[in-house]
Amino acid sequence: MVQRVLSSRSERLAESQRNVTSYDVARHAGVSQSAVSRCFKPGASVSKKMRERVMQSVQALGYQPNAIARGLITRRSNMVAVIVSNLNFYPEVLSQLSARFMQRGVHVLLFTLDHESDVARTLEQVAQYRVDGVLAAAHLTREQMAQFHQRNVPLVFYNRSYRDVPVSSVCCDQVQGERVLVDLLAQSGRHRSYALLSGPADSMVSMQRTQGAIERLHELGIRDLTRVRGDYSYDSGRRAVHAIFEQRGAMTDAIVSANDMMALGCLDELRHRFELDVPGDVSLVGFDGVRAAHWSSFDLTTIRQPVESMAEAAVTMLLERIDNPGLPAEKRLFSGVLRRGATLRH
Amino acid sequence: MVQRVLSSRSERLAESQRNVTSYDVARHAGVSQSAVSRCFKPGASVSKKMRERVMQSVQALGYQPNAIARGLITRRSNMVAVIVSNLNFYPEVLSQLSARFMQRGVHVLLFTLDHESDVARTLEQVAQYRVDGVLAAAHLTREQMAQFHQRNVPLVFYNRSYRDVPVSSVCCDQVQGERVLVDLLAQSGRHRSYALLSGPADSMVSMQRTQGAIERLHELGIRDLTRVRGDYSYDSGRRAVHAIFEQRGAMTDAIVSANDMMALGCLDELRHRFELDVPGDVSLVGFDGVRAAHWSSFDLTTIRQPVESMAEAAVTMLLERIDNPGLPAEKRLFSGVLRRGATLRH
DNA sequence: ACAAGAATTGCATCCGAAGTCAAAACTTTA
DNA sequence: TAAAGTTTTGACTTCGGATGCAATTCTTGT
Repeated sequence: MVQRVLSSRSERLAESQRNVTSYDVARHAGVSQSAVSRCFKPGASVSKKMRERVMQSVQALGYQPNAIARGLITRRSNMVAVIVSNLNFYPEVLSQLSARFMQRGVHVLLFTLDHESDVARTLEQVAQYRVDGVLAAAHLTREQMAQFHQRNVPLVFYNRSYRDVPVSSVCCDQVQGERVLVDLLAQSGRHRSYALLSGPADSMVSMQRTQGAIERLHELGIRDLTRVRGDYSYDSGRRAVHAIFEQRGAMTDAIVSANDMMALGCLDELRHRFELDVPGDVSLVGFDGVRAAHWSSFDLTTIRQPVESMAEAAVTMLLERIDNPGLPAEKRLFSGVLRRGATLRH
Repeated sequence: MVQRVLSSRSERLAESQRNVTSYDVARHAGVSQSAVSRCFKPGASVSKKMRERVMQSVQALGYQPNAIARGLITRRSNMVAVIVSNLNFYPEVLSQLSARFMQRGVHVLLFTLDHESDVARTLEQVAQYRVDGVLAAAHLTREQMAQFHQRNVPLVFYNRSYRDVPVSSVCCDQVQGERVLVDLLAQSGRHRSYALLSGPADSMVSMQRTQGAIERLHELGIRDLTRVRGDYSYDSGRRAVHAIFEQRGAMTDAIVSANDMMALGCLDELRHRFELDVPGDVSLVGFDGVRAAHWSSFDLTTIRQPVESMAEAAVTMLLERIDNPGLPAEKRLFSGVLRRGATLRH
């Protein structure tokens, strides 16, 4: 009977191609499993002789500790979830975040959301994987934030700040940045009519930028303002130029775009379809400081978000809160950096 | 004694803010833990009454099954590792892959590599997390591939094919694509001198593209060929134009760039610094079909990689091999799609 | 050489869900 | 209504590593 059991067990093991475990290493080295485990814990009480023996067996068998099993007992997966709403708009951010997490030995479980994805289901998955923390560059409802709070999972937002909710975030000061841009346009004293190109209606970033621009335009007593909306894409920027033209019956002097991509779309459409000169006929400003804004075809005047600093801050904040769950929520606001390009009439 | 133990246990539980487990649900519903577990397994033998009772307790307690614990016993983490060498060049690919994996209920553990990252250490991490499979858009050595093979972890490469190694991959036919482009340049009959702009020396994709171009140029009996090297970036494209000029002592008629980014750099430098006309003075082709290649400032002639099809193929191949480890390695080669832009003289 | 103290080591248990198997609870049939 | 068959259910074990605690070994000091 025992024979049978043993044989069936080893059969199972054979066919499932079991991985090497700490028990295998222990047996091979003639020590206990605890000893093996301790050899992988920095600062544990292990003699030099023991460590050598174990490591030799580890080498011989090609043992790799099972992070899943470790996570179960330590209640620490060493993984964070990074939730990104639309990857295409955030390649640089994600790349920064990922690099910085990896450097600190934290692994990134990536969740991307698009318009047709089920956010609730996605967050369920996030919860089931018992990630140590969540970095969200996407919109969550208050309930969803509360869920994480209840489950004691630190949460840090990237570029979205929820006023009145005690949740951590790292943001670029959209309002101030936009005010700087509007001031710059106004200073030249050469613009009579303005057009404001917003992003998607549900984008918090777009709302803040738009608000900053309107606020400042208003303060400066500027009346002639056309407002259109895009979806942050280059193509929607091109379309926006037509929308502006139709709405006013003529082209405007200055366009304030809620992001660089749309600004580039405007720029191309103005130059190549309308055959207008930028900045001769129309001035144009963007926001973000994407790579392409620097290209010599464009040389866009824009506000660069300090992505490196922001990513570093976000990663640090999240990891701090994982190590010390007691830390209070904190909102960090970075100023954008003005980039003076050649899309502004002087 | 028992008292003491119990009390210290509950203390620990209290301070660590334990998550709700299947035992808690079982106790609350007055059933066994097995029953709870079964309620989460599709197609398990559970009566309607039981399922209702359990689900009610699940709701009441806010239970979420622990994917880590499940992974330990089932030996299936439901995670795949996606290894990307430089995220900036692959935003669209990653976004496609991620979306398709998520749609199939598979989670993505993201690993990004840059020039200074320790590949060996990274792969160790991949192994420790017991991912069900690996999708690599990065270079691995044969030994590293062998490691995965030994550990029975399916591996699929994206856009790198290793001749003579039985490993699965999904690629775009770089050689053929480049030949098509060269043919197109040659057909016009207006180009006397060619310049070939390669990518980084260690990039397999660049090597294949370069090889395809040289091969075809040679077949067509084209002698006047200048060769320079870039790093795939826009800036290196700009610099390349100067390098070409210096090397020849004059500008060339046609530039074949190993990717779109560099081609755009060339284009801008030719037009704005050299004040040359493209395609009037110089023809230019790229490779990839990135978004910006379509922008009206550029309208680049290029070969578009069918990213959607390739991502779908890669995801499918990997998941098939996870479900059925016996499947043999397979290499799938997709043809690029010619995009006729306006950077080619007729 | 021996007791006291410090450093190591191993035993036993735990983390949380899944699966095996036999017992229990229903159905069906005669 | 009892026997036979079917479906549900629960007790128990397992996955693989971490850790508290007791047992053991190694240092010291005298």
